[in-house]
Amino acid sequence: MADESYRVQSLGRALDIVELIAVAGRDGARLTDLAQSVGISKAAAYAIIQTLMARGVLSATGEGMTKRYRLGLSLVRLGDMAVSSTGIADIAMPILRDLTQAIGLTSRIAVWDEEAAVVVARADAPDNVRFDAALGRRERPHCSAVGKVFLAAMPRADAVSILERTGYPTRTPRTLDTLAALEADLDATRQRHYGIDDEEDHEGIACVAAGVFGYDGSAVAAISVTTLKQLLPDDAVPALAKSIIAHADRLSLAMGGMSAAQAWHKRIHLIAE
Amino acid sequence: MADESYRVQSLGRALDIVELIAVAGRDGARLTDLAQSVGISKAAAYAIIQTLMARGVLSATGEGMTKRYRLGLSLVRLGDMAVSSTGIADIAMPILRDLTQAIGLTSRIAVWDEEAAVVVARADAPDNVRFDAALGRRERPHCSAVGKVFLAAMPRADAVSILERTGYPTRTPRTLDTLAALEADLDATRQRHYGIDDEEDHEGIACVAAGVFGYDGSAVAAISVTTLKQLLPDDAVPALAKSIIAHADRLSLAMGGMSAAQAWHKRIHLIAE
DNA sequence: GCTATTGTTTGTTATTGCCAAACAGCGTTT
DNA sequence: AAACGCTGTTTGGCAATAACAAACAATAGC
Repeated sequence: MADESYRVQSLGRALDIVELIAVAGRDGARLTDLAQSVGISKAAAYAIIQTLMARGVLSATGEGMTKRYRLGLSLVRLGDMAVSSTGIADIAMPILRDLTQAIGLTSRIAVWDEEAAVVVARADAPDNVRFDAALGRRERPHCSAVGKVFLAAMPRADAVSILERTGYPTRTPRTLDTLAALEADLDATRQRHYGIDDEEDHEGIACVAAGVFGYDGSAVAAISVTTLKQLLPDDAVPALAKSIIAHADRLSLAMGGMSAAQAWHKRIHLIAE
Repeated sequence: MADESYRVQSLGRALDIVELIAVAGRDGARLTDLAQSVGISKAAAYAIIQTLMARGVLSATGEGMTKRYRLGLSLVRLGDMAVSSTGIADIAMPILRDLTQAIGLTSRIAVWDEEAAVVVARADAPDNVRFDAALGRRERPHCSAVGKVFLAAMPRADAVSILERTGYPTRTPRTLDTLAALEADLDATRQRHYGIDDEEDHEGIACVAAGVFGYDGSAVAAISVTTLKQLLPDDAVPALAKSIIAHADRLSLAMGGMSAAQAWHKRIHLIAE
């Protein structure tokens, strides 16, 4: 457990404020509410906000009683640079666009971060229903196609440890909510070389994901496609998965990594030890 | 001028550190260097970094002497939400993609922020040279097509004030480096309804931009296309501009604003006062 | 093996960020 | 119209806290 010391109080509160303003979105947030939500005085919140505004992290509109604080545009650059620093999005974008064009569906790529899969880029299909495809979204490990790809690729003990730590809350009637069921699905994922979310996170939504692997066979990213379950009959999944895997392999090879077939083969035979 | 008081010191230093880590990019940054660059002790920098890591703003790789700090993935979500809070990117993306498909070139959309135009979204063309199309990039007002669209649309006194404040540094031999030349170009921009950057910011690079206008005729955004100057003969510019304006108008109308023709007409006749 | 780094701790000081309360400005109500 | 209630902004004063310097452990490179 991380020690609570060696932390900067005012900075933590500033991040609380930024987070609150983020969820406020377009409407913006007010100083008084922010101060109360964070649990500090108005004056303290005021000083923090002034500092953040001077650096472009926040912006304000309106005057007097109608003043509202919103996220600032310096975050756009930081977010983009955070994606770049993963080192995969730049190479992935053209491949993602190819995939989207080939199958006519929005595709996304996610990387693993601590205990969740984070979407770092997407290629939107022209006429596609826009689900919650927000960048930076953290996909739960146990009920997302990308999450299960990462879990299946890592050592079994690590996967179990993560599942026990984060839990596996029931999101829909189809969510796999026992460790046994999840482990069985991870086995199936390894066998078929791709991960599936069959309405396990959101009713009516299905996902298929394939891994992107490094030179040592570890999963460095996962490419996924999301669509309405009713538009994806069960017998259409293998063909879709084949296309996703082909594009994911292109990315793996472009980065000097293993193909999906190689990586899963290695992973399956490593489970013995 | 903003008062230097009512600011939080530690928070400012934290933002310095984030900024330094951002420019370090893929290589990452080291604690000792960061502390020295910011001008604080290692212990202070350490506490700040620990706080930022606990919140996902930073991430670390390596152990011991090879430890490197990079931007964290929570910034991805914040950056995306900052774009969303402008309220234009969501509506703009499909239109931007249409424009890119129609002309075969990467298109971008920028909003005005204080004294620069900030790129908040882009639609990449399949086989296009990738310039510095980074999201969040701040385009200088005096030597970018989008910047000049914003300047031309605002009251003359405001534009001059901004130009005097930011200056108009010479970037290439073609950069307009006198106030008279810039004002003449803003006049031309108003007349022709689109802005041009003819190798004024970067040699060999040309841009064309059109405004997106609100209900009151103010410029809320600008759509631009960037390409190599040698691929864009002078007599091809009007046709390209016409296409850009048509798509920008679609966006303006979708948001309940004025068309380019209406907005520029109003703007030109307002200059009298 | 040693040296020169690194990131991580530890106390100690006074700087600094916090609170409470008073202020000015605006919108709504009385 | 004049009182109210609500903003965001400012002010002093106190003490919590973020800063420093220095010692620590652990590693990479010679």
